[in-house]
Amino acid sequence: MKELDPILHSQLRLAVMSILMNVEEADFVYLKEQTESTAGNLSVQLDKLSSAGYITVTKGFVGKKTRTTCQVTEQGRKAFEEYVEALKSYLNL
Amino acid sequence: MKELDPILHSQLRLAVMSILMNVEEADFVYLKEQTESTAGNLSVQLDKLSSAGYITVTKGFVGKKTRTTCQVTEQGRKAFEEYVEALKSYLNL
DNA sequence: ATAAACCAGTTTATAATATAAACCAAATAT
DNA sequence: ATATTTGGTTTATATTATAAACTGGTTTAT
Repeated sequence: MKELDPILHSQLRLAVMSILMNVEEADFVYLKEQTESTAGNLSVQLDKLSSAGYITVTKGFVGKKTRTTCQVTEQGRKAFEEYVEALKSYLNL
Repeated sequence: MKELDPILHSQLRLAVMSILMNVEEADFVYLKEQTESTAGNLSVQLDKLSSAGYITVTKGFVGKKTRTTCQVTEQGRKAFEEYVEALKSYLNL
């Protein structure tokens, strides 16, 4: 049986990646809303995805307010697709 | 975003369920081989699946040797299918 | 017959992970 | 001016996964 990438096999990280796969970029607040996670949890999981090289996290400003935006990297995209393939073998899809 | 049943969202438990979905029954030794898990880990995860009502575990004998066989329950089958549906929304399938 | 190795597991200790609570700095509202 | 909200991060705690150590019985070798 194939290994399931432990970085992706986590509800919240998978949800984040799933969103990022479909948009150009998404910011912290949006991801928090969509995933219904707490800020702390999201912050930690974004760090992990970032450390793994699956996403880039950019801190900027919109007016005077900070804005943290995330994008999936090519590596992240590939990892996500491999994860999907691996999962299929478990799900009989 | 849908919740991912935490009992199923675990590599080893999912692998076990995946196997059991396709066979009438499977014994401990077979599951251990197929999943390449350690006996201890498998034992613990089978307990969890059993406590959740997703599988039944039956201890019998074949000659003088003990034999632990597992079967997925109707509840387990349903949970697995719901898990697959939930996951699809994450994977864009 | 007895010890050594083996098989089929279970129990328990440890490592890893996820999650939320507590915190912080800056901006806005009162 | 100070209280509240916003947008996070850090840290402590709860949960989970995993393997190591153990058990009870069996077969094999001596």
